[in-house]
Formats: sequence, C-alpha cells, structure tokens
Amino acid sequence: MDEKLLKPYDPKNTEERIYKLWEDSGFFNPDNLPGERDKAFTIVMPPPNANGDLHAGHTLFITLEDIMTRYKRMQGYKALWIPGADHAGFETQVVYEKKLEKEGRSRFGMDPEDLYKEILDFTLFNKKNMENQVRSMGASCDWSREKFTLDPDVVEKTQKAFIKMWKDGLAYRGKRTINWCFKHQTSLSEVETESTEEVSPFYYFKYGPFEIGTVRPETKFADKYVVMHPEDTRYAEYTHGQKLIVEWINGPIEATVIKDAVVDMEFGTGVMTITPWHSQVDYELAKKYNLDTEQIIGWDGKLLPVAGEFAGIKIKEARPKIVEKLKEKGLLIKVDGNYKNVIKKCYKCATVIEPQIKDQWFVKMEPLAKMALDSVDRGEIKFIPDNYEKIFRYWMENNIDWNISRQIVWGINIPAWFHDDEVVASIEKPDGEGWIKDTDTFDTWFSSGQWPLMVTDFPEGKDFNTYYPTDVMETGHDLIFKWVPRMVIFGLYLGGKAPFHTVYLHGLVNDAKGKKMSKSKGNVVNPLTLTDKFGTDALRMALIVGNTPGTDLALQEDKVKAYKNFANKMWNATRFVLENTKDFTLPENAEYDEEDKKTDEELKELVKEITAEMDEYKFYLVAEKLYHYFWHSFADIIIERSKKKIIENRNADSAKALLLNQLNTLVVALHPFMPFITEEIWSMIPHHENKQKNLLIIQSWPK
RNA sequence: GCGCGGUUAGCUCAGUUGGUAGAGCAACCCGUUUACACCGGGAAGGUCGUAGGUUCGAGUCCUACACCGCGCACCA
Repeated sequence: MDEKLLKPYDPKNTEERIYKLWEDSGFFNPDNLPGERDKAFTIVMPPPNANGDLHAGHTLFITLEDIMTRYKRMQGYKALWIPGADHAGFETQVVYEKKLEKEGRSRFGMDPEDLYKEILDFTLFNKKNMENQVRSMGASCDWSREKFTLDPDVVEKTQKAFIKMWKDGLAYRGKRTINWCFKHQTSLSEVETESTEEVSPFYYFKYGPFEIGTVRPETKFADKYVVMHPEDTRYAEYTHGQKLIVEWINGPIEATVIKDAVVDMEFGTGVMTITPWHSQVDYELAKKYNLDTEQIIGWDGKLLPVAGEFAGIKIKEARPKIVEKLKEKGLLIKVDGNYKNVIKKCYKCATVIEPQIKDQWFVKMEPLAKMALDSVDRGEIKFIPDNYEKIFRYWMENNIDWNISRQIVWGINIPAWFHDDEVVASIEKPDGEGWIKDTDTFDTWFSSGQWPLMVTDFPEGKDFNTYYPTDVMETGHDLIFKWVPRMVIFGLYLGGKAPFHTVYLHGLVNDAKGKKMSKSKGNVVNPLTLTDKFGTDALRMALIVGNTPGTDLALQEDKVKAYKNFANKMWNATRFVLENTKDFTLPENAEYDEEDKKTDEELKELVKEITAEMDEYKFYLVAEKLYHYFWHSFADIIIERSKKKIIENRNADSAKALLLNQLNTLVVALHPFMPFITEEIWSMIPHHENKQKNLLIIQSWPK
C-alpha cells in the first residue's frame, strides 16, 4: 500500500504533480485520446481577462466546463476545451490607466505606440499568471490550441470581418448620438453604461412666453427651438415655425416654435427646448425638421465658447452658476427638489455619460438580430435555464445599432481610411494622396463575438470542420446580452451556423451572506486562499453542489471545509479498502452474496440516474448524490458491513469484491467533480478494466 | 414604468410530469468499536412570503399582492 495513504490527504503535494501528469500525457488534446472517437464535444472557454488575478467566479466556470469536458472525454468523445486569454480592450486600458494615475502619469499626451507597448507588456505578464491559475483549478483544456485575442491571425480575421460587413452594408460610418465618457475620453456601447436612478433638482425657467423645465441647465445655452404638442390647446396660438425673441442666459436669442407629438402634454408644462447635440430624442427631432445642431460641452467635459462667460468650466461646477445667473435675471420660476431621473454612467468609473454626436463606426443590427432570432426560433439554440431565452429575444428585438469605435489604443485597430467625405474600409491604404488612417480600435466584443470561429480556425482550418459548431457555451448570466448574441450573430453571418447548440448560464459567486463581492466593500474572497486551505477539489465541490444554473451562489467557507472533509473521507475509505484487500485478486466477474448483489445493483441504478442528470446538465444534483452515496452508503453501511464479513470470514470474497468495485466506480464517477484526489486514488487501487494501467482521465464513464 | 428571478429547517440551498416536505452546514444528546474525531450513533428542527382560485389532493398549476435581488427604459 502506498505510504501516502497513512497520512491525511494532502492536496498541496498532490495537485501540481497530478496536473503535470495530465499535461504530459497529452490527453487534453483530443488528437491524442485513445480509442476510436468519432463524435466531437467542444467547449470554448470564455477567455479570462489577462489583467489581474482570477476570482471565485472564474473557479466556478472553470469547474463547470471542466466537468462537462471530463465527462464527455470519459464517454468516448473527442473532447476539446479551448482556452484563451482576452486582451479585454477597454477593461484593461482602464486598469492600466489606474496604474498610470498612481504613478502620477496619464495616457493623455503619451505617444500611442509607447502606451500600447506598455499595456502589452502588462497584459502578457498577467496572461501567464492567469494561465497558471487556470491550471491550478484543474482545467483539462487543450493548451496547445490556446488563443489570445491579439494573436496576429485573430487581428487579421477581425479586420477582414469588418471589411466584409462594410461591403455587405452591415457596418457603416455615421453621425449618431453616442455615449461619451469624459474621464476615459471614448465612446461606449449601450452595454458599457449603467443607469442609476437619482434625485436631481428640476428647474423651471421662463423662456419667452413659455415655462420650460430641465435638470440640465448647463446644456441650454444654444437652445433656440421650443417644442410643444400640436394638439396642446394651451399653446394653440403659436404655430410651427413661428419665431420669437426671448431673453435667455447670455442675452436675447431668436427661438423657433416646433410642434411635434413627441412632447408629453402631461409632463411639466408641456413645453421643452431642445439640445440636439447632447440628447438622443432632441437629435431625432433635429434630423426630422433639419434643425441646427451645436456642441455645447467639449470632449473634455468643459463648456465650449458658446457658453460665453461660462466657457471652460466643468459642467458640474457650471450648473449652479448658471442657475444663479438665470435667477438674477428673474428667469428662474421654481425648483422641484424631488425629481427622480435616470442617469447613465460609465460602467467602469461611474462618470456621468454625456450624449454627444460623433462620427463612429456602427454595426447595423436589425438584419443580424433577425438572423439570430430565426435561429432560436428554429430551435438551434437552447438556453439553460430556459428563461434566459426571453432576455436574449428582448435584446435581439430591441436592438440599437452597435457603436464599435473606441477612442483608445488598447485593442484591434479599425482598418479604415478617411479622405474628406470619403470613407473606405481597407487594411491597405487606398490609392491616391491625402488618406488619413482611422486611429480608433474595435469594441472588444467585436472581436470576442467571433471567438468560437477564431479558436476553431475559421474558415479553412481542419479544426473548423471537426469542432465547429461547438457544443456548449458556458458563461455568466450577465453575458446573455453582452456576449452571447454577438457570438450567435457572427457565427451565423460568417460561419453559416449557430456557434453552439446550448448556452449554459451560471450565476454570480457572492460572499457568504449573498452580497456581491467587490473590492470597495472588501468582501472579495480569493479562490487561491481557499484552495490553499482546503484543496481545489473541495472548492470545486462547494461551488457545484446545490448551485442551480442561473442562480447566484453564496460562497461559505464552511461549505468548502465540508468537502475537504469529504476528500479526507474518500482517502481514509481507500486506505481501509486497500488494507483489507491486500491478499485478494479482483475477478473479472465478482460473485456476490445476496446482500452485496443488491447493493451492487443499487449503485448501478444510481449510475443510471446520474448519467441522465449529467446529460441534462444537472451537475448540482449529481455531485450531491455521489457525495451522499459515498459517505452514507459506501462508507457508513458497506464498509461497516464488510468488517464483519471479513473478520468472521463469512462471504469475505463477496465483500472484498464489492469494496473494490464500488470504490472503482465511485472514483470514476467523481472524477469530473474532484479530479485531483480521484486521479490520485485511482493510481493506488487495483482494477480489472484496462489491464494495463492508465490515467483515470481517459477511463470510461461507468455504464 | 416594463421585464426576469427569488421568498421552503437557525444558515446556504435542492425539491424532476401536482400524490404525507429533503440535503449540507450549524446547534443538541450519546459514543474513542481493526479506515477516518477532517469520525460514528441518535434525536430535534418547517401551517413551504400573504390572500384567493383550480383539483379528490398544491411547495409544485392559475390570479392578485407584499418584500428582496437583478436587468432594461430617449419623458425634457
């Protein structure tokens, strides 16, 4: 018997050694798997951001995907799990800008190439760190196929996809209202903003004969259109297009009356002035009536010269000053202090988003979203849990054209050129003089949306034929609208097929009290401290048992500890079995006494049950049932019963065969969940299947 | 405002097509028996958020409401 068994199970001295065994075996790569395997099973790992340490959420998704991959590998599939690393465009740039800030530097004024190089070094360093952490979680992914979102072929394919979309009329350059973050000085897509409800003072001002309401007086300098509902009897005397002179912030201006049904007669006074440059609704109106648009707030968040004496002042500081001035001029009527409105903020720095009009690249979403919806209608994509299909549909049905331009260096450059009013999407500089290169980069989701295609070597690689479409996309439920639809769209548009048939969504990993982990609250649990203390297998079990898909999880240390105890239980049970079967050779077909036969059948029944549940992605049930069976049937009943039989030498062979067979089966079935300890135990116990000893990772799932 | 999810034992959560409520942890009592005290045995603990409805029968289906969480929203 192995000496190690005499001491308690020691994850620290086991896990690294076992992982190396697996990696050296080459079995993570399906090309090296033994036996004939005609069916492929593929999972694309959501590439972790290469800009910091892994958190508990990563451990959860790695565990889930590893369970699926190991299960299918044991079932004889060409099981492929493709790892990756994400440069994470804006996210990483934000992390790096914080680092610069600490060092008293700023990205503004830096040479873009130098900045890019610095961030690249930073990212590559973190990438290595991240990969090692993924390894430590036991991920059986094929590192030989790993991709980074800035690999040259990925960059090239991303740019080519963009050019194809431009030629197909699906990507266009246009002026639209975009979400502008002053701090980061870039535009952001809808999913990169967060809306919060706040109470803001709502001001009523006298505007000529009208009374107008606003929360944003600082945008009102150039408001020269006053809008009311055509059927509002209160303002019947005013006609569309009528001009009046009104006294305003910096003196009298000429105002034009616009009558349009967008105005809600019930709201405020039923009259509003518009600021097309800084409001989507207003911009729509301006386009409709061909009105002037003028920028009031600069890209740096300060008022422009149009603001007169307020020029150069930040909007926050300008607001009270402007209100004060209007008050002095007798134009302030009243202030409502209880007005609730929704404010959009940058999801990274919480800077208030300023709508601005800007020339940007947009993806025309409607035809693409329709393709995605049709695919779901045809039943090509299933969601787990299924209520997420609704959310998916909602996003596809209420699509807004997608702004893919980012004014940051960290990302894939948009291959486009400008010449006066001309725009060309091309990697090479177009013929002729005077072309200016677009310096913007793609929204990171533009490239990661193509990820299942990229990692299977679309379009001509051999992996594409074998592994695309992939099988399961396992990811966080918050990515149901950020990432999943974009992958579906690109998969259908470029690859001709939906990129996966099943979307499995996991919930958030929260702290022990169920509160969201965040650095500012200081309740972040580092998974590495837990694995260090209790072992990786224990943490994996704690994250899986009872954790239904789509539901958030409260991570309690006690739970992890419980599965550490379980690992030790397995260890000690193994010791008992080995000690009591030293002089025993396990026959191919064991002969059981009646009692043991019944027990043998019970386990077979359980295996049948859990196999069905594995196929339904109910890992939370399987893990719990195996835990329960191992502890309360195998250890508590079967082992205890065997003691008597062995001592009394009554049906001892039956008992010994049962011990070995049950332990074998349980170790195999538990392997996807607790890969390290099961592999270690497997190496120490005798088994009759596969006479030549081999690693547990490639053993067959019990039938 | 709209949408989604949740509300089951002290805590964290399961509960598959409606048929007498489950697990783990914690707490309690007893126990050092040839694996294991990171253990064993035992007992305790819930009118399943509220109110209606369908049904022979509802934690499970329907309706309304309450509270918690999350997402979405261009009413100035």
